[in-house]
Amino acid sequence: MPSADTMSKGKSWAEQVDEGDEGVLPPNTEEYDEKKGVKKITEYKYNEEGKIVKTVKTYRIETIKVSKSIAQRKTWKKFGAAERDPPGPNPANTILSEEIFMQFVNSSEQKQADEEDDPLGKLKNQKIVSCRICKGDHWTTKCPYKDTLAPLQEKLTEDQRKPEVPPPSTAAAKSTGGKYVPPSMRDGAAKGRGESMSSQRKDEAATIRVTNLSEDTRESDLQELFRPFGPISRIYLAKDKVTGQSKGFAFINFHRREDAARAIAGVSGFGYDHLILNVEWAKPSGQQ
DNA sequence: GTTGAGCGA
Repeated sequence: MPSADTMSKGKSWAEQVDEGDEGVLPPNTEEYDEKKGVKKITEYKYNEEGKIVKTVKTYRIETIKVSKSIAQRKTWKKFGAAERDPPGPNPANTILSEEIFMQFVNSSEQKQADEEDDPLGKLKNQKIVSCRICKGDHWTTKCPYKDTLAPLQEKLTEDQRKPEVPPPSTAAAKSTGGKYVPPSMRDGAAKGRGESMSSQRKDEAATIRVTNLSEDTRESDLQELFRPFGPISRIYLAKDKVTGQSKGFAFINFHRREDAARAIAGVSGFGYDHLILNVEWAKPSGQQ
């Protein structure tokens, strides 16, 4: 924070210059207050009009703990335009700005301290994800009620937005607002269905994982292989996104868990192509 | 041995 002022003792520097003192520049001084960690540099020079200007610059010398490898950089040789500069920062092109506080996300020490100081903050951190549908502790897209509750909520807000709409004449449209609504969620049918479900979606309980597939197995092959055990709702064959190359495993969703169980018993150890298939229950992906 | 892909708040 350099500041310039003129000498206040007696006559001003300008006056002294006028009186013919030109050429006598007081020596520059540099003092360091170790207690305050402040370095003060006083400089005298002529400005464009040939007048002497006193400049006082104060620097706060900060002691910052840095790792050895970073401290090492201080010993690097200066180069380019600064090649001949003396060691340390050059006040002509280096300033100290205001303090900047950094938060190190990966510091385990810091994290621990935070959690100890502020158990509330810890809780807050964990509750970053809140479902927009049921306020649960998961992403909205993972909500077990997203197929039942969400359409109902949509319908509600829609009704609020345009309450002036005259009621449609047909009986079917009367209760649904003109949109198709599956029977399972018409007028109170939603009750008693959502409650019995745990946090998992129904079909996810019937997912099996098939591994040790030969890389030329296709989804249709899996379809044929598992269809005898019962209706399949979804098949996913893991492939490389770029090359399309099969990764050698797949997920099969059955409608019924018991079908999936029979599929495991029936296909596990089954020789398919030149390999022996391995079939197990699939663990849910992600952090559900 | 090998557990998906995507979207955020």
